[in-house]
Amino acid sequence: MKETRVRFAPSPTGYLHIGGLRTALYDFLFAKKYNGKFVLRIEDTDRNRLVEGAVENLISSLTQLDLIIDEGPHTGGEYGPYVQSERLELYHQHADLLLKSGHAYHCFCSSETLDTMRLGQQERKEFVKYDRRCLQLSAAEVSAKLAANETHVIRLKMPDEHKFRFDDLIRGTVEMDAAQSDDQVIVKSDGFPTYHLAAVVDDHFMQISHVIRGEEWLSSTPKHIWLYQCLGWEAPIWIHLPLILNTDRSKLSKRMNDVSVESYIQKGYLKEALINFIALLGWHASEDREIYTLEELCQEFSIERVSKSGAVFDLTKLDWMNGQYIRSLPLDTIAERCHPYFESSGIDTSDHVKLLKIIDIARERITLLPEIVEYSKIFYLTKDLDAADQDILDNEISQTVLKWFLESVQANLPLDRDKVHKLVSDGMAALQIKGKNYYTPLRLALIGQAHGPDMPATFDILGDAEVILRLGRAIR
RNA sequence: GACCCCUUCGUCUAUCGGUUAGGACUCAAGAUUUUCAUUCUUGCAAGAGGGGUUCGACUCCCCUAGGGGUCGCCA
Repeated sequence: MKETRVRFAPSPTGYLHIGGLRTALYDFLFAKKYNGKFVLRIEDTDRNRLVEGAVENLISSLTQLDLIIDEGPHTGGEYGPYVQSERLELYHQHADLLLKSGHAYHCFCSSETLDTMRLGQQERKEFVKYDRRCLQLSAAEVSAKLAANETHVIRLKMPDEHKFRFDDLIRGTVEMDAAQSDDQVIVKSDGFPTYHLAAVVDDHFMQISHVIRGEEWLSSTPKHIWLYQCLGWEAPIWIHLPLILNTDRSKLSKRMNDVSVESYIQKGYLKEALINFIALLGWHASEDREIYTLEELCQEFSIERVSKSGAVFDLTKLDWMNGQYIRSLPLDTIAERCHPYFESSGIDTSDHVKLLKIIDIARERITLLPEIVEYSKIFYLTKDLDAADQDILDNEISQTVLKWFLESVQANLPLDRDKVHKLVSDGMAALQIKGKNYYTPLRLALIGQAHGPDMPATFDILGDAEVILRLGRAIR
């Protein structure tokens, strides 16, 4: 049995995008499931859209999310190079082969010529495709133009009458008429191949067994199949993934959504949540389960269970899932992930024990990582109360509570959670004050707001000295 | 417009001819909690429409409708 080899083949035009992540993830899961290889190939044949640093970005995003690449530009491998601009010779060889066998031809039409041709076809409500005027050129005319260095492209000559039928692992048998296929450009006037040629040549030589890509490629698959046929190669198994959608059900776009994976990480989504969430956009096991680690996904994933229809990218569920992971991952892990946010906040978190205690209570109250920093400020900083809260603090009942507590705390040092727990009920009994009247002044004095964690935790985190200080400060 | 793909709660989905159509998110109510949050319980909510096939269709077939994708010297 042939080795399972799949590739993720983005073009380096920016950052890893949510749709790309989903494709990469399914590639990865599929490869792992069958003990195969996950290959990264950079499709940089469009020289106009190159973005500097994009390759490094792609690799670092993938790596950060634990989608480990088996072969790629940074790792090398026996099927390299893994960057298309370094494989030009190979494409030219095969373009020549196609030219010689009559499956491809030179085209000297200018983009203006093509524009007017298409406009005309549109007006006449014809199918818009290249009208093959350059195919009429004689061999002599072609060589003359070539010799004169006229700019030209190479086009693939599609068969006139042919039914393309192929099997897609997700969609079953798909049929398309060759008449619907244009004579696609396979080599551009700058000498670079288009996607169609480059992908087919590379998938062949890199021995890709399954092509997993977005559904937007479905309609150009006949061209690719034809290329395999003309070159005498065996085509891979096709797998066209359903699209990820905007809320209006159009293809996910940055016009309507944040689509940069990196930016979700920056916002404080955990990689575990992002992976889990994305995995479930289009795939689901038969059991009622929502939470999966990457390892579990590798085990459970199956391409047969990928849905056919597109999935709306819905942040509310991602938020929920992120909360789940924030609460369930080890405390130390959460502390580590929060570190950069604390760093930039300027808060002194050198007391690691205190920090962990804070994170432990904060994690139950947030959905995004940076909110931990925001929440923790009640313990690290003091803030001025607004007038209404200050009034509450200043009233007689409040002052009674605070004074009682200050004295009792000082009489019971050092405090621990049990002692505080007892103190709270003792105070209630002694003062005959309860509920809001009792707790609100304490919270306002200690953390500057009316809502917060329970008293034992609050006292514990603040520490005896800080408790005394804050109580004292609140007493008139 | 042509071609192709798709169609179960608002969203992500389970169901592989027989179920009170299940779960999750959201929302609502309740319980726990001094409060906030967490957690738990309950509730609201779906097979696009029309024909077949069948004893029986969400499930199979056809038609219609709707949505999406593609139609580039972009991937």
